[in-house]
Amino acid sequence: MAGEALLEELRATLVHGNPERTATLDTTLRFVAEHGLGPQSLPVEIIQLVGDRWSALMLTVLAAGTFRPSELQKVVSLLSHIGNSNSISQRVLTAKLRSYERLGFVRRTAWDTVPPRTDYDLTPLGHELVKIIRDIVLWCLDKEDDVRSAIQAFDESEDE
Amino acid sequence: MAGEALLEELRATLVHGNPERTATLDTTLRFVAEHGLGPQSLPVEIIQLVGDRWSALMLTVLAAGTFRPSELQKVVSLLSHIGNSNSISQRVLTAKLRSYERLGFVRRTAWDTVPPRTDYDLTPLGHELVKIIRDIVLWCLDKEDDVRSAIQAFDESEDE
DNA sequence: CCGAATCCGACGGGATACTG
DNA sequence: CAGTATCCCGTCGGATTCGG
Repeated sequence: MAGEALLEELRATLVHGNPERTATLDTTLRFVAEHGLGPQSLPVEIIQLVGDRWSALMLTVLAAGTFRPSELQKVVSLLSHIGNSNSISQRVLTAKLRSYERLGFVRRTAWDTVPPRTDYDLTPLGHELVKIIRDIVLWCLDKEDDVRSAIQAFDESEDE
Repeated sequence: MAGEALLEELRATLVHGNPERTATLDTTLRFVAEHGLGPQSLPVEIIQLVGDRWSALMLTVLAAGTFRPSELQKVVSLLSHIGNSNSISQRVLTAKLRSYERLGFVRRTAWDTVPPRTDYDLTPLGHELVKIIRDIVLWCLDKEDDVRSAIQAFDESEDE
């Protein structure tokens, strides 16, 4: 692959002013070069898809079962009001659902009835994703105190 | 807390047209209501901070050691070119670094020299975060085939 | 070399109205 | 009720310039 020459260039650049950089740097760069964590890579695209205002909440709720869009909107909106946040708009809700569906995280089931009815639920892949999200959330909650004190210290040292 | 009346309202709404929803739904809603996954919550703010174009790459590289901004910019930009992406601008780089620093994920060390020199490296908390990011990335890579075929199937059924 | 300031295009996300 | 289209605004992110 094209990475070898690149890694050599990086090595030359970085060791220049800091000769003691060697092993761990090399393995890390190699990891990134092989897997490609650039903005276009699939991992980053997935992270971006989930890293927005509503996805953590939406997907976590969806993990509880099957929902119609109007139900989901109401549940998500009510739950977000706990934190004094606004409601999710229908526009954003359907857009996110379609994104999840495209990547295979949710399944869409539509009936030809009047009035129309559509159900959304997670695929097995989606359930795996939610499991990861829950791990992240739990870690964040576990570190909440550390982060908050860091924020406070930073902000205080700013407006001195 | 205010959650109890809210949960009752949600229960009434959701069971309405679907009486078999009970246990798992309730525990999930309770989890979300207690931890608050709304847009203002700390977990979601952290997820948003990391869920952008460059954070996965930047933080992974930073896990390899100490970097000066110019070094970091060059490394990140070169590595992103593997995926034919653009370079990260200095503006975004420093902004992201400050965000990370504010939440306690990176440490900034500045010298009073001419020309100036500043070093950035991860805090222990930052290293934990990178570990989580690496788990996500590895999961995404593991599921890459599934996701890509889902995307293909979705896109084909669109432009029928 | 560090990084703040400015300008600008692109996108996310909210409100509303409209079709089936 | 599901879904789309339109309008609008705030933020993200890139390019460039300037000061320390």
